[in-house]
Amino acid sequence: MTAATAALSRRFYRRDPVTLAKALLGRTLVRMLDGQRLAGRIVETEAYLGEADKAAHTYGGRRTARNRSMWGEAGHAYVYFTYGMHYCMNIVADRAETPTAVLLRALEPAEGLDVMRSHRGRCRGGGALRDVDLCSGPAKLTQALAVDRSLDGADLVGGGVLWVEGRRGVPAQGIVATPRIGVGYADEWAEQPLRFCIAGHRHLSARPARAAGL
DNA sequence: GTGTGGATTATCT
DNA sequence: GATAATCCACACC
Repeated sequence: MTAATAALSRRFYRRDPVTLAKALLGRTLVRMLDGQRLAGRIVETEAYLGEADKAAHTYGGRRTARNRSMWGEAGHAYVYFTYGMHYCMNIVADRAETPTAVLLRALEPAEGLDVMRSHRGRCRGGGALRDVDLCSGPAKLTQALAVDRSLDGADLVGGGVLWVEGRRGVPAQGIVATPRIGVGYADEWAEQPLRFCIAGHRHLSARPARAAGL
């Protein structure tokens, strides 16, 4: 009943990033902010496979102040800042010392939409942002849920301010795999089908117009 | 509807 | 000094 009870356990996260990326689809990400729940259903994820993965920040085992959370225990957040203006949120997978993670790319907003809108706000002309624009991208969802570097390393297990809940995922036949977005520099790793979406979902991030199966 | 380029700065070489 | 796991606006079809 309590938030802490609803949160998924450490065991859930102690899996390889591909399995975890698929298992997270359909679950609900919850962010407590000023006593209010901001929540959304996870509809799009990407797996980052650690030291061998050219598209990952941990490629080659390069450990820095920025990415050190990736080496932590499963079920912790890795939040980084990029492009001079955006935050993106990952969930650390697998075992400690294995720097793999799952990037959360899109949510279907479920609770606290007005607060999300106030965080995203400022639509040109003053018009309200549509629901589908609130969390349909990795930097959009962090902005909507007020996730920044202060949550880097936060534990998603045992309650607190950030966690994932939901007893059921999405069956395999409801999941589409495509190449990851924005990693064209990663040679053969850019091609790998490591992005996972709930098939045909309207809250997916928009850009991959050419991705197969959507 | 699609395509292109600018914004803006922490982080790393 | 260059780059980036992106987003948004605007041009053009």
